[in-house]
Amino acid sequence: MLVGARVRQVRLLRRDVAHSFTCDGSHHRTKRRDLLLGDTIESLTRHGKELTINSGTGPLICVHLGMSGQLWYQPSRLHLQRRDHVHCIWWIDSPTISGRLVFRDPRRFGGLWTFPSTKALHATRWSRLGPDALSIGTQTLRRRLCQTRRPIKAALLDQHVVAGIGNIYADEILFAAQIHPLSISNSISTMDYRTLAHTIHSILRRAIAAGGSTTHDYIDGHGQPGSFAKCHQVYGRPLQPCLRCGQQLQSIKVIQRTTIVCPKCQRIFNGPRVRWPSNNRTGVRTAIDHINKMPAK
DNA sequence: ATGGGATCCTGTGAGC
DNA sequence: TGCTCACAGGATCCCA
Repeated sequence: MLVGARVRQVRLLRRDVAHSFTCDGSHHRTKRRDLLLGDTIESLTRHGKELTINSGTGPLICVHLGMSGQLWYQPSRLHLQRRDHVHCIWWIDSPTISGRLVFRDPRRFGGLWTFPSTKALHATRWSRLGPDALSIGTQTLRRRLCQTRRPIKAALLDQHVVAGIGNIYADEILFAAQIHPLSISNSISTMDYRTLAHTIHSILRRAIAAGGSTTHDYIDGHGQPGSFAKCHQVYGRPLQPCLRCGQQLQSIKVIQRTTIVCPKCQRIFNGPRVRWPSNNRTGVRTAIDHINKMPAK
């Protein structure tokens, strides 16, 4: 719908959600031109959790939805759906559509970043991201996970390692791959890196096909909730029976993120000897010891 | 190198 | 009914 449409008007209601950069990476006050006023949208791209709206002449907007962000197209014949926490509105027209694109983000963990070119976007922002999760290959994934001894869930959530996996999908992926989230990244077997890569692709594709996971208020570009939460095997099911083996699912914390795990069918890979924490000179503990010391929820 | 805690912010639900 | 508190899809910083 957006590709080929012209941006007739832009209104930025909250300045602090937008960040504008020049070619040399310096920061400046966002102008409506930076938000593509008068431009025609030529294409949309995505890398990990970030998407871009690209004009034909070069400038582009990078959008991150954070935890509560929404990017919502509303036909102009409708009254604006929900005015609260709307931070930016684009009025767009094409031969086939006429309406508004609305950026709404109650918690403001998301935002808009504008760049004069794709090159500037990569130099300032996307070069820091790892390969996209949907297309990462087994060998690349293995190479990147082998560079760290963090718990595998911490590595999967790190956008510099692989881009596009959040808390819900990390839990679903590790359950499907039968790998415990506290497994040491560089300790899982070669076969399991292959399983993990395939599982990442499979879960994300299925989630996208279902329109995403709406657990609270997520909506897609048409204002519709996603239905993948109905398919969650572990996320949102603490203390309920594992759908694979019947064991009660545990809720633990991994890097301060709620993590749901089946203690029976998710194997822990912790290598021969694990130093944990790494700055503990006297104590050498296994990841299992670490779990045993965690408070039960 | 890594985890923990704090921080940014609002909405929701539980418990009292 | 109204109050407080904990927690929620993310990401970054500082400190130990």
